Amino acid sequence: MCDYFLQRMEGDQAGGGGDLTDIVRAGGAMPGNSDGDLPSTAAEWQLQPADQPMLFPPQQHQPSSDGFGDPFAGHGDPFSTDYSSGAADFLDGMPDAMAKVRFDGGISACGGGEQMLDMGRKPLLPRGMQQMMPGAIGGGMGMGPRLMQSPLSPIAIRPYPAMTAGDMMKLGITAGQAAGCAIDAAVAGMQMSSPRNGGAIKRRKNQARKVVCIPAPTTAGSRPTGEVVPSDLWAWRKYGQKPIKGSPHPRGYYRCSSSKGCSARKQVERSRTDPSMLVITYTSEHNHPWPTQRNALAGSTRSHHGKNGSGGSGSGSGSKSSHNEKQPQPNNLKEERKDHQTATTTTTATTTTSTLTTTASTSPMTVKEETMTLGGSSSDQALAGDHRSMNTAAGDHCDLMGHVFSESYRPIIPESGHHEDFFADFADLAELESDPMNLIFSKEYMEARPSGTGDHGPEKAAVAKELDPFDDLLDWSTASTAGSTFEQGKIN
DNA sequence: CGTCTTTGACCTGCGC
DNA sequence: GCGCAGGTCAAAGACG
Repeated sequence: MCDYFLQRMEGDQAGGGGDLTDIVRAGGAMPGNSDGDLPSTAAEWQLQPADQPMLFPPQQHQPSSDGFGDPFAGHGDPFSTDYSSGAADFLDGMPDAMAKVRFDGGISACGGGEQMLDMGRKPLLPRGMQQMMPGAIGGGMGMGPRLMQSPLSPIAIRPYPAMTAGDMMKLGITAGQAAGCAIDAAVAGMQMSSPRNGGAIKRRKNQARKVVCIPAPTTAGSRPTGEVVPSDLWAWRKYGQKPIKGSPHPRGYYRCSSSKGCSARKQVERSRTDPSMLVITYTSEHNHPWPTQRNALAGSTRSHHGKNGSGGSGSGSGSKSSHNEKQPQPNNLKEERKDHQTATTTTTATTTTSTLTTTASTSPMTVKEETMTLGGSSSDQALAGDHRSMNTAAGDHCDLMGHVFSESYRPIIPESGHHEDFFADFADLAELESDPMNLIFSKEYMEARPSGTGDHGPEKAAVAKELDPFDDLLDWSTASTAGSTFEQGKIN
């Protein structure tokens, strides 16, 4: 993966680009890789310990929400401008700066009329990739946002508010995987790029999209066909699947089933460069508050059914294509379904408890932002949605990554009229059994940010710890991947 | 019964 | 206009 990455870099550079490595070098923050070689593991990046959250200037990190519910979309992107300035000024504001670079991958289109990839400047896919790579690398590999921003690209990598480098290391995230994800997101970005992109990839509509990379759930989070269905806050209904040219993996098409008339959609496909990663592309917006209760069978909670036993994945609407990706199926289909159903049931409760817990006891940065966006519970619920996977031995760091992902995809909550109901629901749900996953999540963050968090005192951590039956599961060392978020701006 | 997934057919956008 | 590829529709069937 990383090799591929580097190959691309080299090729691009040979092709006259060189933006990426130039920028990387300019950043001068490649630990032990001043020659431009990229570290292949998180450790090589000398990442920040988990107890040192990566903080960005608060004035640059005001909570807000975009159409996707991204609480950071409205930030004055601290890296969206000042291309000429090096990393130094950015680093100045951050002690031990490189280590504080958040594993993010967040790419935001910046500048009013700018497109995420202006293929008019750098046409054709290889160049487009090249164009994208700065952001891809920066985001995927935890590079300093400004460090990786190409002067030629309206791409900014935003700090991720909830994940520290320590988190990244805990997850066993490798830079290569992160980069691979970033590349896929870059590709996804190109898919929505201007028609001037040489026709390599085209899109149907000019829509704002958000591309997210998350680790693909393992067997517990996948369908018997091998299709992975990352759970997030919303209920999604699959309405299509197509093999995608150039990708060995089909792309699934989902629309929001949380509310009728909601135009929100997402596309899920495995990373071309790292099948362990999922590339999720969100389009349109949810036009409703996020559901405090999912439909009983909504979305990924209904993982599959017997019909799938023959393996339905891969053909889809693109039946013209001979590409069928039949994948191994678990033997315990019913068990899995049951697990998923259970997960659905616990989701709401988890939302309740985790929201309260998380909001009250996690990282200061997260807390503040989540409070602003009504509780930050979506991420927790996303976790809850994946809670099922914790029942397996499979490394479901994906859950945490799901959290990470959801952090950037927090739904919009109407400013008025819903908060009370929202919390009323919480009150009702508070009686439900605490979701261990929530506690894991909370603990994760409490451990990551143990002190100096105002009302996130140690007593909460103690409670969480006491209640947390999954203490051992906090060892994410086997995790293989990272989540990163790539937001794409609206294309005119 | 409601909701889901699957999947072939169809639609749409684009390049040639 | 044609072909390709991505995206969507909708019928069929499964599940709880």
